[in-house]
Amino acid sequence: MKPRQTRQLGAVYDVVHAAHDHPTAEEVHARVRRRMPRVSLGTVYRNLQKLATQQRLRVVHLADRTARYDGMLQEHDHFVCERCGEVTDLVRKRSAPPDCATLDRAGYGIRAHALTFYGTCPGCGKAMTHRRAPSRTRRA
Amino acid sequence: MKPRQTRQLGAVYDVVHAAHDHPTAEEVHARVRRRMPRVSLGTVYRNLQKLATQQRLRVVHLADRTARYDGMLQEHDHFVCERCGEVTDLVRKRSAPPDCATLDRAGYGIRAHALTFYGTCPGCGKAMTHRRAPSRTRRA
DNA sequence: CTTTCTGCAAACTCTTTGCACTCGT
DNA sequence: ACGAGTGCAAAGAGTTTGCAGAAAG
Repeated sequence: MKPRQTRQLGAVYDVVHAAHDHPTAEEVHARVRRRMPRVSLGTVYRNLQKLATQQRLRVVHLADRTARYDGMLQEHDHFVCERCGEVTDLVRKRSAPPDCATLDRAGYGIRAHALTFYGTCPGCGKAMTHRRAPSRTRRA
Repeated sequence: MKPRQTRQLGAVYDVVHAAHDHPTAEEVHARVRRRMPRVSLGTVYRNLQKLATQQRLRVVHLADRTARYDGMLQEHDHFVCERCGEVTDLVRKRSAPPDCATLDRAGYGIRAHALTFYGTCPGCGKAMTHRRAPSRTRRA
């Protein structure tokens, strides 16, 4: 099970990392096709999944059921414009997450925000026997 | 277009508001069926959509492409356990969002968190004064 | 050469929709 | 009775997968 460096994989990686607009899989496919017209959508999906597993890109589920792909790997948040549909990266200053007041001052009209944490709940954390308490919590 | 109070609509509403586990549409369907075996999944979807439009419930897109339905209407956040899959509501204190340190103290092991804002971007805010539904912008 | 990856198309999952009929009002 | 709502089934949209052949190592 030795991974191979294929042209398709490289192209998908390049497209996602060159993009700043959080493209969907179909958008990535279209862009890859500009240079490599025969790539299939299935291959693009397989490579996106592989890169996500390797932490070489991020999958974001924002407002609908369509996954979007993000080459920015550092911790950051998102702004979704409900009017034009654009997704903006909000780079997070150390231990100072973006807040409504700051964004408002920058010209954004915030209607709502959703904060979701991922990890292990108290019950599952207790059940972990062969591990010490999870002290390696990633912070803002 | 005068809305009607049907048995199915009421049942869907009741199920979502009685649930605390953020059920998917199929789960809502199964629960409604326990009392009303002939309701169709399509009707459940239609009523969930209607209730969401009326702001009588909330649709949340957490980790995958399956929508989950939440009867809790006040501003709050979510914790998704990556081990057992459970989704917990985190009630938000006035303009003091839950932070990693607090959750850690409560026994949660935070691996990552995602913060997403919804509203109008500076460009759109300038351009218009009235709100519009998010457009399905197709971009290549 | 061997094994992974690709292209294609079909399958799958989640959600929406057209149609004839039902049931609130 | 009128028309919004329902059940059913089929269509859509997004994503995954099986397979034969291509190509990376």
